[in-house]
Amino acid sequence: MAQQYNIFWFRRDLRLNDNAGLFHALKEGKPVIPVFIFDRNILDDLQNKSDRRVSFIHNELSQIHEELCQMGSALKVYYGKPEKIWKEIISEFEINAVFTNHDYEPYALKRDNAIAEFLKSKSIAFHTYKDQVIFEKGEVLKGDGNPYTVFTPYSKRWKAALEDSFLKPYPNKKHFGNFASLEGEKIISLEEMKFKQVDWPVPDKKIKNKLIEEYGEQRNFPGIRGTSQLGVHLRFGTISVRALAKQAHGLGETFLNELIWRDFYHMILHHFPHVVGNAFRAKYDRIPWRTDEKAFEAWCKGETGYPMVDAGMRELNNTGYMHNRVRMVVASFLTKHLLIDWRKGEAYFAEHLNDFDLAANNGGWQWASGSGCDAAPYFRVFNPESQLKKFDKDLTYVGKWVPEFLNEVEYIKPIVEHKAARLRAIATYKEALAGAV
DNA sequence: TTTTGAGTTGTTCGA
DNA sequence: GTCGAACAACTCAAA
Repeated sequence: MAQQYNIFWFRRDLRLNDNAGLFHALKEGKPVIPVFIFDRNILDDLQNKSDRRVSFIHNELSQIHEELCQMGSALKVYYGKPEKIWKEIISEFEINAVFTNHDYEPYALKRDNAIAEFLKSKSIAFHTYKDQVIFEKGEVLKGDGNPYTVFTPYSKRWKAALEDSFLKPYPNKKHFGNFASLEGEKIISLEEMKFKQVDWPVPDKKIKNKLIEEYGEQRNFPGIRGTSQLGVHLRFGTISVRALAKQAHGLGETFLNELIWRDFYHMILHHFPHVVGNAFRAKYDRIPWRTDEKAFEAWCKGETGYPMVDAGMRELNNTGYMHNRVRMVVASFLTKHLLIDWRKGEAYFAEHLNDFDLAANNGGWQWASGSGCDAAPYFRVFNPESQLKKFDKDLTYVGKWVPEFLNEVEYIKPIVEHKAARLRAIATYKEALAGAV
């Protein structure tokens, strides 16, 4: 009888250590073939063939492949549509079971259901594990068994439920001997997939305790390095959220809260999938968003005349990253000052953010626009000028991205006047929401 | 069932 | 300059 294999399917968990699904695959004992699929359902939709995220993934996969090669194994990388690829894989190998980690986004759920169904029809087991969050879906619920929709009580329950054992790393290394022997495997190149290699400064995977301790006080100033910039690593699982939570636990409450927000929005997406494309609170879909292509374009390019907004958008366009404080400022500006649909901003971020995560991005935009669960009240309109005075007083950040603001006597004329735009936003929201159920 | 306190990140106005 | 109230009710969570 031919050799039977187990497969581990990497998706957004690109690491060999402390990886739940991979641990369970290796522990079983049968030789494990690690697999990654460059999914054409996703890649074909990406307009920008110099997408930093594709390069990032490719680079991380290459490192994993190299590490596996040193153990006499390899990473098998496929390119195509998952359903077709899985047919290929099962005709290539005799498979006992497939292991993978949970992926909660709507497309991923649909894909995994289809693959599970297909594998089942071939009598192949499909095992999935929690890996990218600390607590998922139904693990942190209200006393009555329903999901939370408010962050603070959720976070209290989350913290109360946390035990040290949940953050213990999976000892994958103990079972590395169980990787299948593979030879001569080569990873498909970016060029073969019509993508260009983009080298960009990937943030360090490790952060100092000091940053976590000072995070609460430093994170609001975009001119200093007060945030961890670990979003991209959490997005693709190149670090373990368990390890990060373990490091943060007891060191910095504010930092730990950010990880809890991440779990919170993943949980919300699971229980309230209508948030994709719709306001969490239906009545906010009554707001008559303005169609103003010129204003939207000015926002995208960072040419609104408000230096804090413009700096943020230019940072995003140039690096694929934007400081958290500034994300709120630009989101508030788009939805309130310009009265442009939050979904347009959400989509722009989705296209440009290296750390783009559907659940968190959607949650953030709905929070800013006021339409979300536990959102900012609609009359809370950020003043881009006071935000600048408060958080970038010496213009370190703005000067970096909008140098002409420092040098020129007159900067671009603001495309809307703050006071009038603020009043217009509040009045529009008020009228649209009045009397709604 | 009813009640009570609270709710990520703000701004403005007037005393 | 500083401080508190108003902004707008509404909904949530828990007792």
